[in-house]
Amino acid sequence: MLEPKPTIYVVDDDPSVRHSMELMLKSVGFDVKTFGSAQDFLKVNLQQDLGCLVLDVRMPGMSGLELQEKLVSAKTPLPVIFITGHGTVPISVRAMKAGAVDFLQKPFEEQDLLDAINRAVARQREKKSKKDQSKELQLRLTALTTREYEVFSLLVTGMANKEIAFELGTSERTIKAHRARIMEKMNAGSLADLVRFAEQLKTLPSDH
Amino acid sequence: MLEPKPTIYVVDDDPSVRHSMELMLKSVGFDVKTFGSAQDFLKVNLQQDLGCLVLDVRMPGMSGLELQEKLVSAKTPLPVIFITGHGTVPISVRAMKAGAVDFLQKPFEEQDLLDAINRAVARQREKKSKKDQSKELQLRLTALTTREYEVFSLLVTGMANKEIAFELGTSERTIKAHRARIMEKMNAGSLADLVRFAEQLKTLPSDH
DNA sequence: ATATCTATTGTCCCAAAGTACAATCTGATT
DNA sequence: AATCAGATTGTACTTTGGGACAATAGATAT
Repeated sequence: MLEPKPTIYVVDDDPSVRHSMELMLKSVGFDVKTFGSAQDFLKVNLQQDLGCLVLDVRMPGMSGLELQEKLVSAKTPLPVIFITGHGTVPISVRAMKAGAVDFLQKPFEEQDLLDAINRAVARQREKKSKKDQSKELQLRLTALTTREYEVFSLLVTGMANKEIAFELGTSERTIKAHRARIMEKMNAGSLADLVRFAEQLKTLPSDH
Repeated sequence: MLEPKPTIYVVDDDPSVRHSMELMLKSVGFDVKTFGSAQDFLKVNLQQDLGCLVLDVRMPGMSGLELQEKLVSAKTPLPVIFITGHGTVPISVRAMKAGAVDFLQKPFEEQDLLDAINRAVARQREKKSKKDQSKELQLRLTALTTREYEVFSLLVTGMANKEIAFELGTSERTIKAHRARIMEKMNAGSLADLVRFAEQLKTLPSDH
């Protein structure tokens, strides 16, 4: 548990479960927010928070699995841990295939839940840091004009100024001008940096 | 099902299951090899093959889960699909956490198994192609002499010849010589290529 | 309409990279 | 001892990359 205190979102329709879970998790230093239904949780879903979701499988209204699938398709990066009283193999497998960190049956060892939460938070933290990096690069990328982006794309393939100029039907001198601005805007100290940026960005979509 | 016909390894202690599974899978175009025990399978474990492992959970001797964990810790890239008659939630969760592609309970729909196998093979194929690429790069990398590797490492950080020369206590001219040999040996057409190679290799270990 | 942004291009000059031709030195192998 | 690979360095020349200083033209914003 370092700097940013992780927030554990507990979604369970049983008030006594919410209460005991909240006490237990707060006692070990987590921020805890509880919800009585999936719908209630969705109203306040702050997806940028560090933390994870502890989710009851069977609830009136939207089930835990449905909520999970909703989150997955919304690309919400919040890891999910399931808690259930009456789980079945197909349900647990479905949850795990959808990316759940763990699937615990009541009654469970307190420590098992804490372990799962720590795994979830670690996973979350890593994904978040990678995403933040890429976000930062994306920002810089959008600072490029359309033309600069074109030059950027060719540049990182290893083409020389002269070749890029030919490709874009302009002069080498123009490419030099763009190139200088690209290096500045992307905050790159060398072509090597630029190539690395491009590689990192490759995994994500882009516009322009 | 493209060029390389995937091989499905079926491990089950029940001969009739092995037989029917073999017939079924062969009828849809897979190569099938069956084994009566985890130990038998381990004797012939060809980890470079394209395919996957269909594994019974409960077997005399080594259980399916144990075999899976053995394979995981041996970094064998063979995806695993579990089949079981009497599964429990904790067992299925453990299997999925260890990376199983699916966990099916008998009786299952034939199509469910085929779907799982196709997912497994797709996953395997992707991993393999990435690994093969890196392997190829590793090969080229080992063709570099110790000194060349040093220069390579600094080069891809974006350092200029002059800086590298200072860092290694030699002359700029020497770096140029090494650099030329590096580009040739690594089969790189540009510095950008070299940087990309280095990025790809980063994910794997190296020696030198 | 004036100001600003973007794209474009020019010349001059310097720094860096790439190449050709050559040579020296050392450790390891034969 | 002789040979070979690897590391090193030199000179000289060409090609590229980058910076300085400057300017033109179209599009958009105020």
